[in-house]
Amino acid sequence: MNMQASSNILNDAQQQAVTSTAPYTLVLAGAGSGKTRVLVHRIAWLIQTEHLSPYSVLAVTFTNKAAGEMRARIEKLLNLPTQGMWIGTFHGLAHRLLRAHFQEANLPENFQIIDSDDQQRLIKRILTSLNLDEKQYPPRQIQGFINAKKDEGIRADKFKPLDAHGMTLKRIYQAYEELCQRSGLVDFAELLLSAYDLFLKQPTVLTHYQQRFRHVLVDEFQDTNTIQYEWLKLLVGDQGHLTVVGDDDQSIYGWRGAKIENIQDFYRNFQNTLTVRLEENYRSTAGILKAANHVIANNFNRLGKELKAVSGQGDPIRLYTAFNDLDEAHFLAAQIKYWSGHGYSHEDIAVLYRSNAQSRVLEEALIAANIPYRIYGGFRFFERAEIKDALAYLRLIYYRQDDAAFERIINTPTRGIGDQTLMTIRETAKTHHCSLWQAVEIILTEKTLSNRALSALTAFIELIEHISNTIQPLQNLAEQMEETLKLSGLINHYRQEKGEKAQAKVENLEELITAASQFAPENSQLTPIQAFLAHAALEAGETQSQLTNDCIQLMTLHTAKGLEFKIVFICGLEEGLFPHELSIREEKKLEEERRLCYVGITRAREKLYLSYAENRRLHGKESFQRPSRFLGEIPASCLEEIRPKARVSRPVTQELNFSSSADVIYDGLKLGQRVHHQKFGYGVITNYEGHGENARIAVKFESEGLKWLLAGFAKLKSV
DNA sequence: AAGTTCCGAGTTTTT
DNA sequence: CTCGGAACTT
Repeated sequence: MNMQASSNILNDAQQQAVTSTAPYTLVLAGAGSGKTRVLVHRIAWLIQTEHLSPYSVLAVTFTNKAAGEMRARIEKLLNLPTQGMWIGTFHGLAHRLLRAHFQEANLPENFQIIDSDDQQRLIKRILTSLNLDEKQYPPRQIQGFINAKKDEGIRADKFKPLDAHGMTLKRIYQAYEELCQRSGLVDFAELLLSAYDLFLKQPTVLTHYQQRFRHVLVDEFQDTNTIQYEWLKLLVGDQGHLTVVGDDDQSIYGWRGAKIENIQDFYRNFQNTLTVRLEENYRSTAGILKAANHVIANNFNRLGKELKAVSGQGDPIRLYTAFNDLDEAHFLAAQIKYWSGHGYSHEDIAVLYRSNAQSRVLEEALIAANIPYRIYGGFRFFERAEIKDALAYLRLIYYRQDDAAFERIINTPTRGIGDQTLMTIRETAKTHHCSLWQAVEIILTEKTLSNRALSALTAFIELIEHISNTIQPLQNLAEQMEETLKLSGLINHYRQEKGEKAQAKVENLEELITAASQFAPENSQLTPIQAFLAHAALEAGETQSQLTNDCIQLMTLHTAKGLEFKIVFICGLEEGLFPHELSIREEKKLEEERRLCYVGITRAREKLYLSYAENRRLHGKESFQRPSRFLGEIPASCLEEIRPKARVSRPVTQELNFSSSADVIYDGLKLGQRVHHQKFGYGVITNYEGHGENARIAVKFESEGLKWLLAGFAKLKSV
């Protein structure tokens, strides 16, 4: 935590923002200027000094983490439980509204939230039923199209196609909307759109909330999309107060529908806006801030703001020109090794990169140097396939119309219901305009399938009914979960399978029971199962358990937003990589890349390392790289170039390694040597990287082919 | 229904 | 190169 956070004194600008009495307040909060502090103090001030009821406050964030932090900090500051105060994400609040007003929102009481994985499955199903080629209409693109339209508030019937392709997109969009409606499914974008429609079409509901929420406060306002902004406008109305906090220079989600214009034009849309700039930075040293200011100054479309340092000058920014990506990774590992022995712990250090593909080489270097690391991103708990399967059982038990859940588990674990049978079910559902579940019931009555398929389907229906009857009388959510896992055969399915993967899945499913037992629903208007399913959909959970202590943090620049580290490495500063190839041609996109660079630089508190490689292996090919234009935008006076001592280069060919070295890699192992491995059998060492127990050894096995093994772990025996 | 091979694509991600 | 999905076997 920085110095400011621990003190209760606010600087002038912060004070002005906290105590604004204007109807609309725009707080332009630079990186590290205490924006959450302002938001929290403002809410406290409204309640304590202005005697506003906590009941009249609505605070919106983008992530559950931010919402949780805000709630905790308000509670601490006010020393009161945040009773009645609505603090949550846009999606969470929309969900709450839709549950409370499901009828007015034209939704079934049991509507389910689907994630983008479910959404894509539904779209694929629609493409098949419309006889469309997935090559011509890639599901991912369709998904992007539908979500983009929803973000703009455009439903299928409002979409005006310009050509034949557009016509088809419209047909798909319409079919998708119908399917969701029929199955009681709501995707993420739909949560927002439905909440907006609810306000727009139900004036009584809108008036109720307008009268209740006198003060609406929004965090990270630069990330709002069209529909979120419109929803806010409706909610605030003529009488409400709106405080938005954000930083146009940190808008990096334009590609996801965020409209930077929302913050840029705010004062034009709202008369009587008080604009406050928070420019004092409590996070970084002066040198780092100077670099950040210079880089971002190259953007034209800005509200304008300059970070002012509170801390001293600090170390210069270090720049390393690597020979190639391997060299860059080795350099990073060496620097990290040095600093972690000189007063810094591993968790003080972060390595940031533009795209996930870059992490691989970095990981290998860190493994070789025996540095513990943690990668942010990737699959989260509730996104894992086996967890989603388990939850799909609950969903179907809970609401038989849920086609997404049905499709997921009809043959998971396998029970002899194959593609043919499923096709018939889909056809029947289509002709009868009913759910898949109902379609199966029709098929069973009319006996329109082979006896084998009919008995498999009967067994499935009976299974679901049986689970349903068994868990209904159970009071405890964890018991219900456990019974479902047992009776569905899901957990046994993985128990029978061998291998690490299956075992991890069993562990995850067991963890799901634990999660269910620890789950405490926030409001009691939902049944425990309903609340748990909503929780799973809206909060996908942590990427990894936080057990992994004291690790180097590896993440993309996007993921780093909102975080800070004492030492930051930004690597791969090369034209085509950062700024990315696909963003280089359009000015708007390039400016977003530059903002991303600004975000990256301002993550560093004490030390910042920048690096680029002159050669990099990209898409399997070696390519020459030019340094990023962003490097040129940093004043030379801030930079100190590091000269390489010994450069690490990629082995050009295997032969080179053979001829150049006959030395021992680890424990008497040499190149070309015949070895034996417990699991993989006999093989020959064909290549290696590094020495000692952390060396990575390539062994060509007789039966298993080429494998890279870690010398210390592999227990290779020379033969 | 599981294991194989072949092909093509290849930023950024939260809800 | 390296992953994932589709299409093809067994």
